Amino acid sequence: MPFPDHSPQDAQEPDLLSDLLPGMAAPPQARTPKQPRPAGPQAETMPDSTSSPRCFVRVQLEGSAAIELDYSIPSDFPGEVSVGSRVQVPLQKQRVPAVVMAILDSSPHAARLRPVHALIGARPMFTPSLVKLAHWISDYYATGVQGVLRTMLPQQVRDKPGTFIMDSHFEVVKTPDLETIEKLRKRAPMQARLLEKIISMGGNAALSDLRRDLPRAAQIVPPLIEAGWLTRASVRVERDPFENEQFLPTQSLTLTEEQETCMAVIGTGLDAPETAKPILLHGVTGSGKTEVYLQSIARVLEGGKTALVLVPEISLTPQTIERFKARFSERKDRIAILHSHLSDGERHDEWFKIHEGRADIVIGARSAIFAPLEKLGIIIVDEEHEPSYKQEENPRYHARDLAVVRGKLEGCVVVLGSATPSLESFENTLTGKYAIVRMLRRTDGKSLPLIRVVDLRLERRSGTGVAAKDAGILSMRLRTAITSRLEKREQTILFLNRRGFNTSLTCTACGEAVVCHECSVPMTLHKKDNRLVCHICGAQRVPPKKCPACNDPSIKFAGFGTERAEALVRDVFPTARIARVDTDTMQRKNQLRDTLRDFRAQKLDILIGTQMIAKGLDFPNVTLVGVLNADLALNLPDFRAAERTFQLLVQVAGRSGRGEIKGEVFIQTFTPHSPAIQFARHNDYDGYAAQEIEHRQAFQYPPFTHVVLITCRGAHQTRAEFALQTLARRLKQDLPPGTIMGEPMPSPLEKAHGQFRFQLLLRSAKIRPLSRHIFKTARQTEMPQGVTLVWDVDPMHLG
DNA sequence: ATTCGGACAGCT
DNA sequence: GCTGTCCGAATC
Repeated sequence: MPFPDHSPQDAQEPDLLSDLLPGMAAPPQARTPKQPRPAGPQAETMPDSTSSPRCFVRVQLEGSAAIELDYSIPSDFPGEVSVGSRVQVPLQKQRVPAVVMAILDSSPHAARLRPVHALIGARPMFTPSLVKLAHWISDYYATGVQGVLRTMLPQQVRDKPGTFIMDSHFEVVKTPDLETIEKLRKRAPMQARLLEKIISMGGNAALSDLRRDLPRAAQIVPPLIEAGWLTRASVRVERDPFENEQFLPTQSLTLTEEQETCMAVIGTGLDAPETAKPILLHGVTGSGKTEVYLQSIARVLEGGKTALVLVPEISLTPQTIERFKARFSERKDRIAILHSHLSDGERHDEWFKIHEGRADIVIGARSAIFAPLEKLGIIIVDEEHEPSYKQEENPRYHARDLAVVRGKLEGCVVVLGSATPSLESFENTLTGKYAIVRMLRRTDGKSLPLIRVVDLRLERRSGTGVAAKDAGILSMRLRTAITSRLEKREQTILFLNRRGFNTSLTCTACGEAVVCHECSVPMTLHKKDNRLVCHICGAQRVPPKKCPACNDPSIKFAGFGTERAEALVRDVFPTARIARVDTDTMQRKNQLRDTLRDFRAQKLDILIGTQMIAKGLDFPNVTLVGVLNADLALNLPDFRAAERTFQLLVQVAGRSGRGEIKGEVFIQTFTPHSPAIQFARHNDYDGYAAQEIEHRQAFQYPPFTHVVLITCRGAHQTRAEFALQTLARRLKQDLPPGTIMGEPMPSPLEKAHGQFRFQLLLRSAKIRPLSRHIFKTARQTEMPQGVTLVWDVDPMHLG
């Protein structure tokens, strides 16, 4: 039985963990070609190098070149330099920012080292754990530490650390009597008004507040201070993104039996965090995962430690934050929020709030995994299966995996929560690397909605005339169901899958897509040369004229456009109030929020949308959910296609019937027998996971291997293709044993943004040797002009 | 990213 | 032999 080295566990292997300690073997990109420059025999006996230990630092330059250089620290250096400190160092004629990666007591270049110029910031900007994490990321994802460090600090913090908005506070130190006020009023009416105003506000006031009534307050104040009525103090203003929100305090809820069990397991972990395994919390929608999170955090805070909560960007709504602020209302100012919609100033302030120890709960999206919290007691990753935890730019990290690694480094508990855990995490519970707890009942005792699978093959056959053509979009059964909701004034959500490219060859008679024999993944049609290509191994075939499964000649492309679906729904239900939600229609800021608000207020009858609306939303009046095209996602050339479909369907089912009325879900499909659909229909996660794991193992897909996707893109088609072929040839030469390497081929999306894309897929049970090999080979292979090379370790999408 | 310095061309 | 320019290598 193969024993995979899934990413997070790597950190648990003692030998690999030792890599993380300072002074580790430099990661590949940091392997500075240090010529042992004959450093004169007396260099070793120079007073500086021997007299006092710990007087050298090895730093990583931030801008410029990705190299490590050594500097000395003068004995009279002001401030304390430690690992993770940001410093200004001299570099030839310049002064550049750098990060201290190690403190040394000797250096190969001791004789000719220049001194560190200055510290940036009073305390180290990176905690020791974050520095170790940076090394881990650099090695695992085959990317420069420099870029990792850059990603770890918000840009505003890097460029303008400590630039806070200042406000003035005025305090009345001498209260004038009425007579004096009257005199002042005659001589300087504005001054009198201001002074009275401050007195009426309780004797002290902030300039920003005074400006509301007296815009010119700043100009009026100086003479008042001069006369000794007021004093001024400068105060730092937090740019609080939730300044105007109100929070009603909530109490801990009584836990269900399942929740109690779950708390007990987490509690055991919290009692012995150093040895605790990560905990996978498999909790169905409505089972009360958040309450478990809240109570776990409460325990952590009681112990004087801090908590980090990661949620998918899309769920980081005011409602989510409100739940936390309401529960911890007495310390709600000690909650920091990090997400992509903060203004630069807000992000800067939230970061410093954490950095200066003024926050003990951090809630954030993907990048919040780098929050500079100390004394971490727990890291919670909600909806751990969400692909949005994967960063799609360098460094291409997966925040859930980093959570596990960071948890190990910090010696804290990690909880991964999901209603549909990723196979990676679930497999880890089977091998005993993670613990698992389940919450399979809803706290409200409601049962799941009725799930009906609509066989579009039958619909198509039984339909007549125009209806038959459109039956593949909106089946008669679904139409009837929508009609009855419109009559009852209940609401409907219709899902489409946007990620479906119209490129798989599917039989409309039996529903089968043409699949690669070696890889069991639908093949992609490349029209230009009329070939079917497998996007795992690169194998090519001539498209068949008849369906290989049932011999029916009605084989054709699957898929239809979202616009067409919307048009059809409007056509069929001309009086219904309909809105479509996808990236095209939601260009304007707040448009999504407004549309959802209208829907909640029942100003809309039918909402048509992509997965955007599948997550974390809760509409009590929705009693019908239709999945228009469950197959599109299934037929993607991706081994995760079935997993995605299963997750989507289970999640969608959880969306329906959250109110008083029992909900109904219609899943339209050409392949009603496919496991993802059948197991989702019966809400059988274990059954689904078991068969999917078997499949992944048989074909050596994750979690039994790691995948690396290499892409070359450029405006010149042949140049990009040739560049990738050259790289592939070189990679092949010294390939680590056990690596499965495909052939270079066009990406499923052959051309994007005016650039042609070619890709190559590699798989290996051991990722590090492969990562290092790719990093090294890529560095030695020069790309032609205009060709960009990208590699992605553990990609979430195969193209 | 800048800066340094070796190689080489062109000129006196 | 001197100066200027280009390009790869080093920057501590």
